[in-house]
Amino acid sequence: MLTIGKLGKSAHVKVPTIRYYEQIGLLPEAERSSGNQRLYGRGALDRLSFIRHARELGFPLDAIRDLLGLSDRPDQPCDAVDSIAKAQLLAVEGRIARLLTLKSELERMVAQCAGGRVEDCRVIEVLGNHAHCAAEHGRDLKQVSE
Amino acid sequence: MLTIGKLGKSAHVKVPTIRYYEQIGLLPEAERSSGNQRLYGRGALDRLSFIRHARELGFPLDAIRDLLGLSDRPDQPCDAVDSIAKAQLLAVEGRIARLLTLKSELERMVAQCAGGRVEDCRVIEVLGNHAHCAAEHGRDLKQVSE
DNA sequence: TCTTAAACCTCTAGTTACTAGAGACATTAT
DNA sequence: ATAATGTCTCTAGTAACTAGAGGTTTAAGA
Repeated sequence: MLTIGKLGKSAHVKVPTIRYYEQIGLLPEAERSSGNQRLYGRGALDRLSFIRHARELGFPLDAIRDLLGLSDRPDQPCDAVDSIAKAQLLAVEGRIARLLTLKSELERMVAQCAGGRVEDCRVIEVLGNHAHCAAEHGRDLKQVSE
Repeated sequence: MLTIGKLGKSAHVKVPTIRYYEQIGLLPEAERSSGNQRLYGRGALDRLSFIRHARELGFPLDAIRDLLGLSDRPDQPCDAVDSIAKAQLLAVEGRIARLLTLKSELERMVAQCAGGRVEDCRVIEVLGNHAHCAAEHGRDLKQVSE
């Protein structure tokens, strides 16, 4: 049986994060020692590693919750799993495309800032110039998870 | 003079977002009509467009606050502006690299899921398999803004 | 066996950048 | 005059954690 600290170390997940996952129901409530400390078996390590790896791949917790649910029913066809992964792939591709545009705009900005005064700094100018945002009109600004 | 709604439309920023920017001090407190509604002039539109564009380029609000501060002092050298933009560029490049790795892993996963059972689904297996995460050990899982 | 340091516990609140909703007042158009 | 729309303030919610306070348990060393 592992304590929460060892579990965290094994899975490379911080202790408060594990408690948080338990709190939101991603991990089942842990057994407790006589002194009320959490104790974990092998299953918990697998599950937590799964979560961590999926998070690294950018899956949001909701998707991970679904995946975990599916992996508990191994006799089902795996279409659902597949489509979750595909959605994630699509999201990732979108983010890459956007970041590439962004990168070139930043490069242009930096290249043109030749150590002058703020007065004629291209960075400030580019950011202030509304004409530049033609292509991305409708897009909102909400943060997207990586 | 523009009402908050017109301003929002012109700058492509939602009304509550404008109020939020005022609240956190990114925009100065607006003039008010006799009936206490916010009124904005040309300057506000410029400033808000600047913010929106910078947000689109992935600058966090803190960086934008700095940039705005700098653009208010146009006689300074623009090293600071430049370094904010450079830092942003670096961050963006890092995110792109990471997302590309991620993308190929997801592609591999999806390609191998050939409509079988969850039981032998590669997606689930890859996510569960700890051996895959060799390269990215120390990395934490915190969300990163786009 | 005693002590003390490290690890654990719960709980609350903070983070980022907004978004949503309630209930009330203002403005504009018919 | 009235109805529709727009605006006001305020609170609370989102994702996915992180940080801190204040207290208990456990493991190791003397």
